[in-house]
Amino acid sequence: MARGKIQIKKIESSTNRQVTYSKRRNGLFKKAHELTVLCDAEVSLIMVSCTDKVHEYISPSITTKRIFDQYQQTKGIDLWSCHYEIMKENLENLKEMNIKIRREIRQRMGQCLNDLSFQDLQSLENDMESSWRVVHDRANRVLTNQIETSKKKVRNVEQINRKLKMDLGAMDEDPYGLVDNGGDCNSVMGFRNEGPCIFAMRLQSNQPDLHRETGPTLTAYPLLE
Amino acid sequence: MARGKIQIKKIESSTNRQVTYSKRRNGLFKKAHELTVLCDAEVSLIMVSCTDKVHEYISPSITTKRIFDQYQQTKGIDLWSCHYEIMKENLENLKEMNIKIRREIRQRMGQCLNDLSFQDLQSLENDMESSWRVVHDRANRVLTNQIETSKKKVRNVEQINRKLKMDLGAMDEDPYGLVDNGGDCNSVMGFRNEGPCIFAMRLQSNQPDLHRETGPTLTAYPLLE
DNA sequence: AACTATTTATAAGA
DNA sequence: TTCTTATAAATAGTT
Repeated sequence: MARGKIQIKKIESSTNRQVTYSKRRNGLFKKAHELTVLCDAEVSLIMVSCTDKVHEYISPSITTKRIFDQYQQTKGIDLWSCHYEIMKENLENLKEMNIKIRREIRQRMGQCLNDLSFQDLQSLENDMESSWRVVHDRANRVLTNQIETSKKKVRNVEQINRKLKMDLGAMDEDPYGLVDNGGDCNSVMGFRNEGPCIFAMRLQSNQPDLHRETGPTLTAYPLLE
Repeated sequence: MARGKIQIKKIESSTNRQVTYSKRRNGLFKKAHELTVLCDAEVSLIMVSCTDKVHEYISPSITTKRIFDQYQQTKGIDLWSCHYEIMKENLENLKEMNIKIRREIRQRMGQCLNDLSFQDLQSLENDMESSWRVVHDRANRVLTNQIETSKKKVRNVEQINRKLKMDLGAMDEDPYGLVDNGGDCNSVMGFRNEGPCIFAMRLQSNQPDLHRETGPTLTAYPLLE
């Protein structure tokens, strides 16, 4: 715009282009600032040179983030904001569900029963009893299976033993003979089924004992803040 | 800049300010575009007027989102991205915890017991039994209290009744007399304590029955995908 | 929105 | 890069 008119098209000379970029960039910044002051406006001006340098002007009254949020608001839910919104919603849902499940677990551990009506309490009690029975039955079955397996193993070894003895023929004594206890597992099972076997009610304690090992699956979950 | 120099300070006249805004905005856009073409640069120019109207220039070679991502990359992990990162982390943590507590509650409902060792199973069984006893005791206590309250009420009414009869003096018959059943609540309590009263094991079902009402606090939590 | 006197921006050269 | 300066562009005030 001086010493001769120029065409608005890419400046071929690289140095010339960079000089012009630098000069005009300053001009643009100055104008942007003047607009900010004169007209009480908010301006965000970001420029990336062809050498990938980034320069920015932002009105002092605002931040880049805020002007960008505003920009998006008017443009509809563009750019990353939809990502962000979905994430936020997800987070809230998960939090809520988490609180609900925690409350329910605590109730199933015998805590926080105050806000339950008698009906809820009764329903909970029944559910817990039937669930307990499932766990109990399963534990019994596992134990029975273990015993059966052991018994089979013992029988197997006995048979091999007998065979060996027969193969060895005449042998007066049997110093390593196994004593069969009859294979009755009722003594063990009876013990399991008998007493209520209450475990000191440690789950109702409100004071967490951090030094005590609580086992792999039974953790204490404090309520969220 | 023409017909007289001006001070760079807010234009007081509102109409004047708006006119100047409009003129200079166009000037800025033009310069931004010239810079884009002449110097092969990328420019993002967002302006918000004092009346909250948003105007934008963006170089044709780029999108607003891209120039913004680039801007942030050079500026470090600024603006919302840290927000976003924290949120992402939060979300992951919550998801993980959710999965854990879902597993726990399912186990407490008698489901998904396959991956438990016998020891875990036994520990769970004991915990469930003692917890059930707490709930059971509480339900009993609530019921007892209700019965006691009822009995007190009845006694109260009876007394008032007797007093009224005495006050009315000679009256041959008592057509409204209350019959005391002895106030024994053991018949009710005995029924509660007696049988195991198993509730059809509906919590072990893997097929959700959406039409069945499950009560206020006992929800089925499916595993996350 | 158009005009225009003036200021401002800046291209080319140093 | 910065300075200079002739000249193009932008624009404040007016119509």
